[in-house]
Amino acid sequence: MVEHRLDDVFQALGHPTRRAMLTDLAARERTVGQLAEPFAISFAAASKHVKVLERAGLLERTVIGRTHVCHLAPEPIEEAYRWLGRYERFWQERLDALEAELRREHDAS
Amino acid sequence: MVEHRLDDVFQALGHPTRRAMLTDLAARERTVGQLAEPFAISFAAASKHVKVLERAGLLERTVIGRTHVCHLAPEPIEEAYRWLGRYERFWQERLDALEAELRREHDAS
DNA sequence: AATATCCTCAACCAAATGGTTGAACATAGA
DNA sequence: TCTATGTTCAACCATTTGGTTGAGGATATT
Repeated sequence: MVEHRLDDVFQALGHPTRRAMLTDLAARERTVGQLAEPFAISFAAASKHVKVLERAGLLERTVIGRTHVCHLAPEPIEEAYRWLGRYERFWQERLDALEAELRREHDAS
Repeated sequence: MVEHRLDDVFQALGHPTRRAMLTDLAARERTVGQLAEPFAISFAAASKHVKVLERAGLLERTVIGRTHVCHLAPEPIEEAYRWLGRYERFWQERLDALEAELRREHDAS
């Protein structure tokens, strides 16, 4: 079931440290150490975050010698994006309606 | 900070029951009881899920007498969608590059 | 007024999460 | 071979999460 992975993906995205790591990885490949560096947490804690991202399929790891090089993986975020996209249309309609209403109220005043 | 809300939004999306509730709400307004009905959990548990969605701003509640009518709220999912959109572009480029490379390899063989 | 309905709250529980520290492992460099 | 480096693992801790049950509040219904 595809739905199962969405649990992991959205949950992984639900922590600012992990989102920052993804942002970092969007620019270039990063070792676990490099990913950990910006944060005031222990190396082991950062390593756990990396593992969460990996379990969600958002990140893939290539072990080169003693360093682990990480890069983004495309599929799961695509899934999440498409899931949200189903609602995006709905919400866009609502936003348009809201905007129109506010405009009406403003014009009436 | 906008980032703070994204924590709540993604975390709220990270549970299948809550995503199913949102799917339900996309079709029409629902009372808490109606939202709870499809799930084999206690009413109180469902009520907690609703509260999580509400805290994330994904759902708004209108109390009418003793019933609480819920509807989707547009803004936070828009935020999440846009956040993912930044990476969607990135990943799409990667996918395109990958596809192009595969095509090249195929043509060369 | 009595009762049924819709929902929240409080207390509790087990499991997951996010953090720590210390040890261990594998590899690179002296 | 010895040591330094990059990373994981294990044990532990506090907090959060997702569930339960039982009680209670507010509103409809009779």
